[in-house]
Amino acid sequence: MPELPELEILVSNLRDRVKDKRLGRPIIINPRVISGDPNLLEDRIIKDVKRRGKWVLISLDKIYLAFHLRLNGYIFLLEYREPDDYDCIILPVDGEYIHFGDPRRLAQMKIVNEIESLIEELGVDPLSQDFTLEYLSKSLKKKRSNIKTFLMDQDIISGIGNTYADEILFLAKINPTRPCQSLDEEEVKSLYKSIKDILEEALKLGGTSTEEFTNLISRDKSFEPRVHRREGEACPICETPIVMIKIGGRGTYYCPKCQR
DNA sequence: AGTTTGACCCGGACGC
DNA sequence: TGCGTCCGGGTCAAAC
Repeated sequence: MPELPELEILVSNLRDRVKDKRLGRPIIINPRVISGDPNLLEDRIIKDVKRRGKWVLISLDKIYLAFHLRLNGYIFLLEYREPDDYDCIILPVDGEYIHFGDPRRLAQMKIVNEIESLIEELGVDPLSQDFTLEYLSKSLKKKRSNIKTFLMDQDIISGIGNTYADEILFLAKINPTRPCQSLDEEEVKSLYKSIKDILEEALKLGGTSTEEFTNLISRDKSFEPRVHRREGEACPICETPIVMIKIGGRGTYYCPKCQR
């Protein structure tokens, strides 16, 4: 399940490969994940490829094409191969083909006229200049929920999912069940730094190696989660066994000693 | 209005 | 082996 770092790399590499190229006639296999009219894509030039939160956003002439991979979606850029069982649409790009699909059909592809309709509710990008300590601090004061849920709220900060939320809280030494408003000034600073540090580290390392969801990330190394999905394993700092609890229905991993 | 829960979906893990 | 059941995960809608 790709989050901000993985998508950032995917987008950057996809841009290098398809910018200024022309889309051919789309091969539609499963329209269920598509909203808007995919036939509008034919013959449009790809002007740019960007990321907005976890969205992959392709600017065309006058219209936009957007992908969200959710949990199991994928984007491959390949020479032609027969559609497989999970492909939803194949977009020809100048002799190559973007295969977009999802075995569980939760991923989405949208064709929109205005970018605003897609992104207006998204919160600030944690890697952008707009993400300041003050913004984080003010947002925390407004929220009544726990800190884990806060980090995953795309309307406040866009791009953090379950994996990096756990990793950020571990680095910041903050217990995931803590109410947002209970964090003191030092903890907010620590959280702010941890958000940036974890995301930047993951970006540098080519993201977390999960199930293959793209061929647009080549990695010789990868980000290794310290606590996420490591229930029962020793905490890398104090060797206390990592604990798993549910927060908002999501598996949440933390060290009960380091994160009080 | 803010927060929590359920639906969406289906492969894979697990149990019988 | 094979069938049935249950879980997970991000996001949105519905319920609280």
